[in-house]
Amino acid sequence: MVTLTLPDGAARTYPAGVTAADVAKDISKSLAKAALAARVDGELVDLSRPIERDARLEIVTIEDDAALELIRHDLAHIMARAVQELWPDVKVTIGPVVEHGWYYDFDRAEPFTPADLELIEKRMREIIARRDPVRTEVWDRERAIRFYEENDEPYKVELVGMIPEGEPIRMYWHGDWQDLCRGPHLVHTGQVPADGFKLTHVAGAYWRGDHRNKMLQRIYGVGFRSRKDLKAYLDMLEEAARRDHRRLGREMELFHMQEEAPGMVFWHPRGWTVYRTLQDYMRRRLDAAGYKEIRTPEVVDRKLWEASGHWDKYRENMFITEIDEEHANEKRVNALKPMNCPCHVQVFNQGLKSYRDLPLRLAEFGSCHRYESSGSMHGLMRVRGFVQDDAHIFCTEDQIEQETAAFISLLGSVYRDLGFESFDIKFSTRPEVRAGSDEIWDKAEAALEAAVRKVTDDFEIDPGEGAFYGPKLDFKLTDAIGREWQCGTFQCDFVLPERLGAEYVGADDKRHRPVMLHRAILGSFERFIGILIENHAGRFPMWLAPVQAVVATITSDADDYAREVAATLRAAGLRVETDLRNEKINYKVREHSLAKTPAIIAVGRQEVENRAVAVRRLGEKGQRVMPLAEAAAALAEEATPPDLRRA
RNA sequence: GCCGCAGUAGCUCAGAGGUAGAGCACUCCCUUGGUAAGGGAGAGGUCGAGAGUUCGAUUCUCUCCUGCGGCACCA
Repeated sequence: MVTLTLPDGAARTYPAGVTAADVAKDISKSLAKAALAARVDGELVDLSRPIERDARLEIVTIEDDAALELIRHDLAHIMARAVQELWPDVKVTIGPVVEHGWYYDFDRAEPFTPADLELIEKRMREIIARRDPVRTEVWDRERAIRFYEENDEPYKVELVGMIPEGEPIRMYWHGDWQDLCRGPHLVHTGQVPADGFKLTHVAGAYWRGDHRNKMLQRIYGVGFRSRKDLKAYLDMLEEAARRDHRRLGREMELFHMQEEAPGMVFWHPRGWTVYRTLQDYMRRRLDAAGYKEIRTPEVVDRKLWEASGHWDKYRENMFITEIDEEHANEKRVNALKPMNCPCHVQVFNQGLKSYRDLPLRLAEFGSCHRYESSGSMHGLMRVRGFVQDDAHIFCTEDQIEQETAAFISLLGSVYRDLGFESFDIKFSTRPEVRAGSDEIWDKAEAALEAAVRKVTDDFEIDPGEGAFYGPKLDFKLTDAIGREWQCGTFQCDFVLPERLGAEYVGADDKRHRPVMLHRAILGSFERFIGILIENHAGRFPMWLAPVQAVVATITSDADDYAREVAATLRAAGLRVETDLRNEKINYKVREHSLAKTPAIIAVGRQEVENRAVAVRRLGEKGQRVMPLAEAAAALAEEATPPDLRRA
């Protein structure tokens, strides 16, 4: 007999080998019907799994957090079944659950078309309506391999071979369709909400994620508990599409890109205003935090890249320049810098440094170029030419902790100023293959951890994910619609100072290697502006908005006054434009609202007479009439960058 | 880089083996209108680039470029 403890604390006794399905049936008919799977001592298992020992037992129903995963997992199988019913010669591979849904990779000679997806979706609904029972058996390896060889499923043969010794090889059947799977699964296909899923798209994906392997076809689907949840998700996707920075960038005339310079940005006046405003802000923050700004060359002889190690490891990502042979009076191969660090070491190396000079924080809005692979570029988010808010802190090992803590504090303050309230920290520790002694790794990891813990205990450790040259912290912020973006980074480096011969004279009058801390807060201005655009859906806070106010006339009688209003606001430090066109105020309001101008200032005969303005704020319906001086003061206050407002 | 899809006016898109069309935007004219599109007229395209098939290609075929969705990559 086994004793099963239910979540409400009740204990029930059953013969050993009882299943959760039996228990659910025993408790109530409705529970038996609603049961999807079970949790035995916290482990999610099939309802049909025999229970041999005393355990805590929970019956999982659709309300349970785990239900979504179960549903999506079954949807993956149902989809694979539908595909093989429609095209029996398609080979199945793997089909895991991912965020919002699942995918399944297939090997098929012809590409799946959008029409195929509709066919598959239809067949899936049929399979759900069939209420095919799900059953499972544990097989031994030889039998499973033989089975898949006989059924001509080579990928499954490979998968069976990869299952570690001692782990059960679990075979599942949905009706008469079979798949290898860790489980657990629902009781029958009818438990999947038939109107809660949708196949979204097809994409190529390498077998086992390795680009040397065959490219398979991956069909993605999203699945939820109900039609309502599905719709909410699809609405969210639409919202994300509305916020797409590539679209807003064009509509708001911020920037463009064209095929003569793939991955490079042409910044337009408005976009460049945002860029400059952000850069000016960062410059003030770095100045205040004790950084010294420098500027280093963008085109540098390969010799330096050889010395730094980039030529060896990263050459395929570097733009290499050669002077046209006919005109060259010297034979040199240069590279556009992909990173600023080697150049910063050159600045450090000028003149003998003392321990009294440390920590030396060298900052540069460094213009970098990386030859990113064609398929990886994406709007402003992944480009080939970009500017980092880069800096390198040269310090002693003993200074790592205080510098780390100061950096995290600066980063948090910057993120808050830019409208991101929270961020996550990931701490990557020493990898297998690494440079530097264990002593120095111990010291650096301990310093980073101690510094992080001063701020929060809530961080993720990624063991072995550090760079070969040192441990690192990555900072991820969350945007207004819940997406995460990795922006900030902080990396200890014991290697580059060595390679490039950086040293300082210590208090002991001997020469020492400084530690180099690579760090960035925004990452790249290009990408960060992309994130800002999407986060604000184009509605920048006043201080970042390219045009902060438009003075629009109602009739041409107010033209002179409108110019005066604009001049007054400009004198108050605002970025102002006038709209004196022969158009109705409705038209102007609509246009400037769509352009996401934070303040529309309408002036007509009444305003001229009263020396007033009618201010309409973006997103609000009405307007407020107020004296010009008052409006200028209020808008100027709001347009002040957050750091200057504090000062 | 790989798989799939796409590229036609500034933008969004329609179209067909016989050298192109809509809406919005743009220019001009009329309209001076009080908070999200007033009316009229006009201009605008080497149909991504190159090659091939054809009497004829923007349309069919191939190659390339760029973009999009993923995969791989991201020091």
